[in-house]
Amino acid sequence: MLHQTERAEIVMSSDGPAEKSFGSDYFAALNPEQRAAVVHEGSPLLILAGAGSGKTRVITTKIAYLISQKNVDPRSILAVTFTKKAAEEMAERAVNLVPEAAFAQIRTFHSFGAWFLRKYSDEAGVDSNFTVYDDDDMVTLVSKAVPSLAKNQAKHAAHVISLAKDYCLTPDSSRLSEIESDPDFPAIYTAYEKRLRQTGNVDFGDLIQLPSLVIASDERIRRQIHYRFRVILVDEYQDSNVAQFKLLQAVAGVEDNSGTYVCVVGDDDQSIYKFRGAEVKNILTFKDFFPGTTIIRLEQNYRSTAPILAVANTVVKNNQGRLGKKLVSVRGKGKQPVMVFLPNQDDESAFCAELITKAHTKGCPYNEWAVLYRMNAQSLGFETEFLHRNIPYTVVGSLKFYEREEIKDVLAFLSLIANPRDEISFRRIVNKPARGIGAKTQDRIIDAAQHENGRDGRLPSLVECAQRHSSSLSKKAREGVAGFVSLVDEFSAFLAERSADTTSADEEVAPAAREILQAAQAEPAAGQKADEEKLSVFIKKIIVKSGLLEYHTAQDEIAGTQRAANMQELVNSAVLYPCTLSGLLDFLERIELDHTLEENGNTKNSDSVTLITLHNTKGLEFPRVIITGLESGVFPRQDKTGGELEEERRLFYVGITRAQNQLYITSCRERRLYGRTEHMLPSPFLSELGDTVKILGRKPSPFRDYSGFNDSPQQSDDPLVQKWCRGTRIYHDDFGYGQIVNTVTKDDNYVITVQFENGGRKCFMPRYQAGTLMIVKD
DNA sequence: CCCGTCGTTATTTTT
DNA sequence: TAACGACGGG
Repeated sequence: MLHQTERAEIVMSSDGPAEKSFGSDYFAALNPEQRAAVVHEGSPLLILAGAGSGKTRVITTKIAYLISQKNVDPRSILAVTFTKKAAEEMAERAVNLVPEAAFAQIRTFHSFGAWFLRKYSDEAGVDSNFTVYDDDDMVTLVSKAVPSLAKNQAKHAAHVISLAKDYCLTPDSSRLSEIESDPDFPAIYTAYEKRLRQTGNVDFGDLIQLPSLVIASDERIRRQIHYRFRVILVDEYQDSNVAQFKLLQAVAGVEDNSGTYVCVVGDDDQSIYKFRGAEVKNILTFKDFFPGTTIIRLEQNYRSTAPILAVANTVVKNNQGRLGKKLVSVRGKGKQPVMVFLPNQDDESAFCAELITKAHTKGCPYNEWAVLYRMNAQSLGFETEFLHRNIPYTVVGSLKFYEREEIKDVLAFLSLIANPRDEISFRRIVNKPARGIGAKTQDRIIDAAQHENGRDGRLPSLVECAQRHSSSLSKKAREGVAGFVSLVDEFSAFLAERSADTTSADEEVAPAAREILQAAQAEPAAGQKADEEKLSVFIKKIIVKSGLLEYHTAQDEIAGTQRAANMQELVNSAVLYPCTLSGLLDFLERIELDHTLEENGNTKNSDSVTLITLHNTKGLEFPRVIITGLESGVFPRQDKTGGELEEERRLFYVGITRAQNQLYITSCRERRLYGRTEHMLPSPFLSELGDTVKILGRKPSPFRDYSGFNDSPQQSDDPLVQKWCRGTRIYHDDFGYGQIVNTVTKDDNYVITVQFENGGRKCFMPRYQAGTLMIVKD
């Protein structure tokens, strides 16, 4: 699925004979701007890198250049990205250029935060064996901290808490009101934080927020960090949030005159994660916070043909407040992109299927194609159609392997062994399979633990606490607790014993690089590991002895699910980890910080069409791309205020710039949405395409209102449908003014639904309403 | 404690 | 439409 990019990148990085020495061949492969970015020094650097302009190559070459030409200690280089995939790719390519790059810290933001927090856990007030709570765990914890909240209230509160952390707002911040008007929110946030700190664990926001707070308040650590990191490189900088910006500032130490070199790479036109707290502002105002910033623009695009870039440029220029940049195609001429209007989504799927099939008969492999859509639900139609026509496809991102119940159960067991204060994991598995320890008993144990008040206000081990208090429980619960305690103890003891003599020599090699090193040298050794030394064997024992395997196998038989097999897959994924406490922590952290399933060999090699949301395409490229569902309300999702519309437009821009050779855009006049068939208006973005696209299909009537397509002859099968279309303002003799909000054809009768300004909603058949209903012209 | 039924609710989501 | 959560009965 994602291998296209990889394959292309690998080819790029291994061309030229300069594998060993960092010769002039490397520079020959770069254009003048790229070269300038690589050798730049002496001031902060902002690289504005357009889509497909070779930014990863610039960063990796820069790392290699610093190490081999400037004698920079690789351990003093910190390179951060947003995804694990990007980190791995960067590490791989840098190591290919210069092997010592394996000692550079090439990590995701969150993985860097985790590294920091384990190193300085005492100062940060967390357990050094912490695990990371995901969004679901946050909701559970909010519910426990503030029991009066209903489930959806807790959900909302948890969401706002993570947003608060994205903006680096603590519970006592007066600015919380800017993101949540509920006056109770600060109290909820406070209660949540207290409860979270009691467990010793962290949430995602903490991985960023806590390090920056620690660096700001602890001078000793601040000095250590500034001494350690002399070069900081940030990729995808346009998607950094306030907390990440603060962390960057803290680590860079501009105000302390640390002399650390900072280089960020980003593209303001590709900022698509505002809803997750990303701030384009970070890129627009970078030079204000890093005085003397040099700006280098990379505008030569190596990915797409000129006609595709023409579409991209013409769309994105409609956004205000950009730094301004125009992509120029290195590749030049190509096929003109095509805009296709279709009657409905079934025709849309069929159209895509036919395009792909036709190309396939001419020798085009399926994996050259990607079908892009705004929301995951849209994939279903394509899946049905492709299945029907025997077109192989891979849906990217909808697999929620680690969100499956059985997987979360196993992970909870492992997390509890790592950190026995973990309230959420304790609750999750203490009564699974049923041991007679219901919610009430669980509450009693947690209450008791809170009263015991462990070190630093943290809870004591919940397993030990349960045992201490078992005498006060019912007989059934007592037996259950005894069984559970001995189960956990057995595995904890086993792990502790095996961990006693291990050292953490690997600590200085970032995980992304570690995997490369392992793959390069230690493959056979890993395979020959004794069973007892493999974490996978340990986990397998756990799922058997805990009864989880039996429990879920029983579920499989009832519901025909694959739970046992899924658990086995989780076991398999631990095969390369050592059976030690630090091996367990590594394993858990890898999963917590990257929910995407490890690509196994056959998906990588299979020839299939990629079905993917627009968001998920960031950083990818495909020879042929179809962007679907260009309808108002679907994409852009709602006609919202300017800022949000601009973000949708950037998303469109990202989609367009994924295409290398061919681009298709589709729009339907009708779509089934939430069980209803709705008439759709074309996306407002389509009116911005001008003559950069070739148009196929009959343009829908409302399209006459958009500039750029006025030349098309109007056709319609029914004048009523043309006249009484969705969005039209009307006046009714009895009910007053209103707007057509929906239209349906039922038994040959065209029926419209009108929302009146007086609040009422009525259906009419226009053919019988000539007297009382009229269209208002404005 | 488990199972059925009814009602509600639908984005995007690197970590 | 469909999928999931809340609730009540066995």
